Amino acid sequence: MPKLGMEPIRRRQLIAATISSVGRYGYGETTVLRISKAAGVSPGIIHHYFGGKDELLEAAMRSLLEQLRQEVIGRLSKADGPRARLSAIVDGNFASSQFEPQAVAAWLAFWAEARHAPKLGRLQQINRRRLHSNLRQAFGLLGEAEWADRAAEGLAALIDGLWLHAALARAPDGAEACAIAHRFIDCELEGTDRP
Amino acid sequence: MPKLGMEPIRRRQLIAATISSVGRYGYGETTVLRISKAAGVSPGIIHHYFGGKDELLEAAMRSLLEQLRQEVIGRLSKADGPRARLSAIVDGNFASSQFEPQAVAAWLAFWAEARHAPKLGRLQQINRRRLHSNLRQAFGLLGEAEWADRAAEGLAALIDGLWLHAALARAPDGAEACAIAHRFIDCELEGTDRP
Amino acid sequence: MPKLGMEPIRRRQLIAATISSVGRYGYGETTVLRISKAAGVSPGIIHHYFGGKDELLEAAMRSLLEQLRQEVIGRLSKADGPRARLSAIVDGNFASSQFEPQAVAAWLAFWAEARHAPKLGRLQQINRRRLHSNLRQAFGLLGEAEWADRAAEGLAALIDGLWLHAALARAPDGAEACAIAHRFIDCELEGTDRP
Amino acid sequence: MPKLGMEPIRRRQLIAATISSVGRYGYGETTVLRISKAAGVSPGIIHHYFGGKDELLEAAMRSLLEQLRQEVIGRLSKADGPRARLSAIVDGNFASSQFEPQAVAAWLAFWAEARHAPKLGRLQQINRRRLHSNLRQAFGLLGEAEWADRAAEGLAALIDGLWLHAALARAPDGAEACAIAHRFIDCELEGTDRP
DNA sequence: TATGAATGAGGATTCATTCAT
DNA sequence: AATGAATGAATCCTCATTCAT
Repeated sequence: MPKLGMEPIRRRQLIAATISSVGRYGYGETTVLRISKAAGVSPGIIHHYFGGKDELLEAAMRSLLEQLRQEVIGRLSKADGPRARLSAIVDGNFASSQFEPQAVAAWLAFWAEARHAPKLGRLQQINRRRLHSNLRQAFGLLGEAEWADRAAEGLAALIDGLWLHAALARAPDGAEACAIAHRFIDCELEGTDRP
Repeated sequence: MPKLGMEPIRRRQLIAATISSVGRYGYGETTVLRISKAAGVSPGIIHHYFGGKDELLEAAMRSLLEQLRQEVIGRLSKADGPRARLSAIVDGNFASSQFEPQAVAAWLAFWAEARHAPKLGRLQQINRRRLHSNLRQAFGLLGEAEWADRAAEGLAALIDGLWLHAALARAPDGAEACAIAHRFIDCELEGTDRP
Repeated sequence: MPKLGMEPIRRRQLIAATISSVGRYGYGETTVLRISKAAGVSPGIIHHYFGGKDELLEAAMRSLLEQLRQEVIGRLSKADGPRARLSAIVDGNFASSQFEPQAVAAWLAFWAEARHAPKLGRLQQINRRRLHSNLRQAFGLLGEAEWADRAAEGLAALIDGLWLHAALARAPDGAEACAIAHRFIDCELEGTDRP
Repeated sequence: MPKLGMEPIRRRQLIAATISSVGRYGYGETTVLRISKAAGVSPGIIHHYFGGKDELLEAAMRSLLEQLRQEVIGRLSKADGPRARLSAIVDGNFASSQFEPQAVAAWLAFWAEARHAPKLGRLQQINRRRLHSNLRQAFGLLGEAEWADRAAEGLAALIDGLWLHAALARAPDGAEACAIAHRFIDCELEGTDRP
């Protein structure tokens, strides 16, 4: 007699186990056996629910991206004015759920892999474009288009850099990263008329 | 007597082939067969000259680091004054030799791997510390210690971020990255007394 | 549910195939491919059940030792008196199950290997000590301690020698080996008072 | 300008290195690289002087056999009477040159290999037959043919057994082995008329 | 739905052998 | 006579995937 409604539970278990393994052991050392053991299921089940290892990895990256998106749109919905929107984006990107050592390490692994796995590359592009578009829109309300574009470019790079920094330093410090990013924003806004 | 002095030649060939493969296909897809084919030699020769795949990969990362170091110290030796030193560091990091798509991609792969391979991690730490120390020293000549430290932190993160950005964007633009970094420096220096 | 309880079956198959291969082709020429083909399974299964080639070889030697032990203790349990115990030990060592050309050849290969593979060496030591202790105990009931010890030493060497002889002669003759060993025992007992 | 007369020197060096390696590391772990390093020459030279690894190993075993033969015939030439001849054979087999741990270990390795390498098998057969024929001849002068044959068989087995014992015990004791063998001879001779 | 037994392709590595010098 | 660079076949092992139950 088959247990009903197991699908969403199993999928979540497996995705969590995958992110954990990628974060802890790296992309190359993440095997289906390791994932299935961590999730407490048999290796065969992965193919039952995801079709294969690659699809599971894609789902895991998608899950990370979705979490990030939620952190950002949650803060954006409460933000009042363009400056607050910039803060919301920065804060969302360095939210605790995203800034745990393991999650950050997993991100780095997915980024590296995204260069060679088209599907992961697409996910990463979507994320990138969304960040850039959000930043440009907010900056656009504070200055002229060309300046806004370059400010967005700079801030996006800084956010990525702070994240990478955190991934490599093994001691991610969300608060300090936020502070640096905010200083950058202030710095950019100083030359403009609008506060 | 056999052909003598092949060792340095073979080592260079194999290291170049390794960087190329890591850049093009990723760390996980870089096999000894692929490397040896790219270098036009037999797979066995890798173990003859490097002892194993891991040692070759380490040598390749070391080679990338050394190239970067040369770009920076070459510019630093000609730099006059702290502001020029900062420029030298930024320019060195975005020098053409380091900013080619493949080299940047290889960097990203090595970074991701450095989290799990202790030897690579050590190399990466050395690089990180050198950059930070260079930046802090230069900023230190332009303002008080605490400010200099944070400025160095920020600029280091920005440099990494711009590089990561380049790695992911597939169209690295050294000039624009430089411009953003220089703007960041100017921005930081505005609040200080020394020009 | 998959086929259950295959583990003991597979383990026995693989151990038998290993002993056969070591006996027929020697230790150095015993490859996982050869073993797996002889057992009618794929090479990968060896690692599934034993973890690796070395562990399988160890299990095979352990199996040979256990067979020998059974032959001896089976006979010892029925033996009445010290002289009968000596006969039981000798007969057990030259029992048909142990004295087939292939088994004897495998023994020789394991012995040679035991000198350099610590795990095999340990197994071989245990066997050696057990034989010696059994012999010494039986001889001890028939004469003084010092004499018993030397008699045990001599008989143990003779048993090993007859076995080695058999291994090298390619035509092991258990009956004749037994006869020689029994003569040796009689010879040793002649000088003592107890019959 | 080629150095003349190097051949016998090189051959001896390489044979000694081979026996040493086989004794220390075992047959399977004896590689041409290891041998050539131990002999202080290049790997290629082995093929120059011996044609290949197998031929070198054969020459090494042949060298061990020849040494043993010399030990025995040297003693036999001085032996007076059949009983002295038996002692000469036993003593020759346990002579110090042959009873060093490494030499004994090498012997064991060659014996095991002789079962599968025809050339080594032939060498080993020659040795075996020579020993047996020597023993039978000596015993033949002390009793009837059938008894002599079985006594020779027994003593040959005992000699092999004591040797094997030594090889496995890692602490070869030539003197004690001799004592046991002599006791065996005395034991056999007790029933006969001639002392 | 879930298992885990089994496969077999592909990987790193070792090593006897060849050969130009 | 001697070197050591180079080869490539063979070995062990890992792992995604399949499938009968």
